[in-house]
Amino acid sequence: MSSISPLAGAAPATHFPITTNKTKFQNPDNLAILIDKAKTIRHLRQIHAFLIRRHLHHDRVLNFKLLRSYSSAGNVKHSVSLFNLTQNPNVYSYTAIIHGHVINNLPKQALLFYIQMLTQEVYPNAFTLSTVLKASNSISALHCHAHKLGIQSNAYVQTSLVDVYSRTGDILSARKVFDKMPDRNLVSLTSMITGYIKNGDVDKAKVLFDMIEDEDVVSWNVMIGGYAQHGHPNEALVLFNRMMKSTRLKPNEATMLAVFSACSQIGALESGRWAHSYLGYNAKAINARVGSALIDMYSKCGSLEDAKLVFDWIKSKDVVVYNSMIMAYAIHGFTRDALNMFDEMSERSLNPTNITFIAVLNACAHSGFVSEGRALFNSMKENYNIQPKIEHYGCMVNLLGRAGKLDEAYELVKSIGDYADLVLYGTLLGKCRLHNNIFLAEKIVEFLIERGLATSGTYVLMSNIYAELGYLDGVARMRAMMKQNGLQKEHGCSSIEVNNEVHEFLAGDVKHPRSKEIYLMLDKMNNWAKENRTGGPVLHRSVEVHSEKLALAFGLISTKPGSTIKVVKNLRVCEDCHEVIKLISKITGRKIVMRDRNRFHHCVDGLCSCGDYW
DNA sequence: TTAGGGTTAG
Repeated sequence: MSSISPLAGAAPATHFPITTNKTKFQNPDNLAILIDKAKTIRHLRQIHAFLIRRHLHHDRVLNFKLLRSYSSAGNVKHSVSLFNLTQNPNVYSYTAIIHGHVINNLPKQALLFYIQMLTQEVYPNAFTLSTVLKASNSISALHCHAHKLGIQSNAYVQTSLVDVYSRTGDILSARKVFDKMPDRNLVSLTSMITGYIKNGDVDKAKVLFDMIEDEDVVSWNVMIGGYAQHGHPNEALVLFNRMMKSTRLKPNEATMLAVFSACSQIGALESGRWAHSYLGYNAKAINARVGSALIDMYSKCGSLEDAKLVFDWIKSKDVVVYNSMIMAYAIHGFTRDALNMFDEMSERSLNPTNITFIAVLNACAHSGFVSEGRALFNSMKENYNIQPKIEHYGCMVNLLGRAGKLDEAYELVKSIGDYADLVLYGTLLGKCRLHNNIFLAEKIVEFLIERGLATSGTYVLMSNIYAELGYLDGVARMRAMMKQNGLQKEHGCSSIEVNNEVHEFLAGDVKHPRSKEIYLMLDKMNNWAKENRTGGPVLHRSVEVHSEKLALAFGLISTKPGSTIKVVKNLRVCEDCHEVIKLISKITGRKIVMRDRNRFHHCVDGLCSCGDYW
């Protein structure tokens, strides 16, 4: 028997209390309890050794329990050894070994055991079906099995079907199963809600969520996380506040991860800090998941310092932690630090992922590190065996285009042929606008219109290029085309957090209670700008009431003199606003931190950290 | 014995 014993080399350090009371553990019932209690492989090995010594390892129940515990502890190999020793495995043993492979992310092997089970004429039951469903790509085949076996109405089977159908994007089939369920409970309802959220339909999810009566933390986490993941951070925080007021629900780590994500999107530093303290500032060790979310939150809320502090606290840093920190440096324009971090990762033998490359390429783009970026892009395939995705091409187009190498960027876009999408062309068009390359811009716009891909952004960019060069008929033509196609410009929206409250402004917004004072301050700001303007294009009057200026004006009248003002904008900051913000930082002596769609701008004494390169 | 939740991204 020793040949299959997984005990070889087991360290005898901390002993599980198996040796303390031998007579007590002669009883198989007590041993079964002991197996269930054991959490680590080492403890399981000790028990296993004991079973072998006492010739108890052929006991069906103990063997079965040990098999399951080994897989739960992450060692499915030991489970397989035990399974192979089982004579005439029954549906229990098969289900356990299939489950073991599923939870250890080995779906193929799980299915092989399922097939073996069928060929041995052992009939699957509801437990088996709900387990094997997770591992399968051919759900419909298994759905048929369920019918043949007469277990299609089992709640567990149905919940798994809902889960798997929606995870593969077949939300209609998921809903069909869900609607047929004779008794839906909290778990099946949550599963359906998750399905809608995974498919981006937050509204349908909310309808079901509101139907829940016996709510629990998981269903709330799904809904809060759903809002956070799909660009509704405010709704996520509103729901979280409701959760905090409830006496029955207590947020846990998963809740807080969603909250961090929501705060990072809004740029709500104070709320984010509060959420961090709720989870425990002084938690002995921050795990990688929480750590990554915190780094992301602090960096996107403007505090690179806090992001770095959190990074340093994390004991076991994985690649996601590094990715978050590299991205943090990137959006703040600290390109050197981002690249150093990338090197540090390699030194620690952590393999970069495709996301790592998005982060470093972004970092390069923000500072015009063209040759470094090119080298990294090439090394992806050559040194790391990572095929560049469309996102990486996007980063390269951004990097090359920003640096004025429009032709090279265009060649790169053309090189991927039909895979090039609107976003990629949109990025290139944005760079044409930056360098006023009307010829390439017209070529791209024509191409996009031909393929029916033109959006409001396409027309706005082209119109801006015409305006910049004084081609007013071109401007009019673009506006007309937009109108004809029923397109509306995406609205700029800026927010500012004052006293733990987030205030949002749209362009020309007059809905704020202190609107009168805000516009008085805005007049002052625009006058300062006019006095200091040195040429530049003729601007549309709407620029004077851009949302970022409104948020800044509110910041100036509602915060202490000398304190830092932080504004978050959903789109990229426009050139005029960028100039005005720099100027105001000089006139008022305030530090102004502005986060736009792409990155941070730290303005101090009339200068911006982006070096006007963004 | 079995079913629902979590971080990074142009």
